[in-house]
Amino acid sequence: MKTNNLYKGSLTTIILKLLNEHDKMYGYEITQKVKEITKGELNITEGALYPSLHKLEADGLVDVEFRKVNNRMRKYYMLTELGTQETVNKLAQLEDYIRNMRALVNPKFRTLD
Amino acid sequence: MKTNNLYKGSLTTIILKLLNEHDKMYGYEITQKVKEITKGELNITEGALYPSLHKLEADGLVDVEFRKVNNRMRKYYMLTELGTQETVNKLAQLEDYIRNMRALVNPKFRTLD
DNA sequence: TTCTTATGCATATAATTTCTATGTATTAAA
DNA sequence: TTTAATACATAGAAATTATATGCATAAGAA
Repeated sequence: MKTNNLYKGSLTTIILKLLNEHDKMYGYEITQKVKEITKGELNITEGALYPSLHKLEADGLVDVEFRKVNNRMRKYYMLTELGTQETVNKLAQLEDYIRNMRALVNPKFRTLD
Repeated sequence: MKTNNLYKGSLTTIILKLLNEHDKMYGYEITQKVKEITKGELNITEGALYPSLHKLEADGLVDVEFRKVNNRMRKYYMLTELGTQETVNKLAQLEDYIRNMRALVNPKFRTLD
């Protein structure tokens, strides 16, 4: 994910949130959606995406469904019940992370909370 | 750093910013300052901190200075010129990261900017 | 028509970062 | 006198992501 390694650890959160919002998506679609939303600033590589999706599947957070579209196979991913719960957790963790990082780098935020 | 792995990749940014703000600090002081600012939510482990500080030193971003305080050695770290420049870069990257993550997880922010 | 770009899946190996566990040593407090 | 706090450090493991590569189809450009 580019030269900025702050994104390390956030891939799962990104995937879960997008699936939470779109019901079902396939791999390539996820990479394009991320690129679109971040205006090209963040590009998910396939070498990161697919292992991550497979892990989500193995952990029971997503279900998969193959479908043929335009004579080409697509593997759709969708959240399970467990995946929806985990999405909530991950988003809360992201909020905590942002709040703590703001406090650390911006002294103005230190007395707030 | 706890169970939240979003912090992966942010340790360097945290250290640089604290050094930028305090002129000189020693390792243990950094761990305590982080704990204090985040109200205990983030604890930097020594196994992460010292290798990171040594890398910053090897890369010429910090200078070191040993000093004996209360009959105990302290190794103080302070930013070099290069380190100050890198701090600016890292903080800008953090802002970009937060902006992109907000856009990804909060559709409301997508039309802004 | 052939080459390139876009679409779509995937893995192997490496690189990076951080964690866990461990070690040494001094000081202060219970 | 034993525990907690202070202070440094490393070895090895774990987790995450990047780089490079492979296969295959479709569409558009040259």
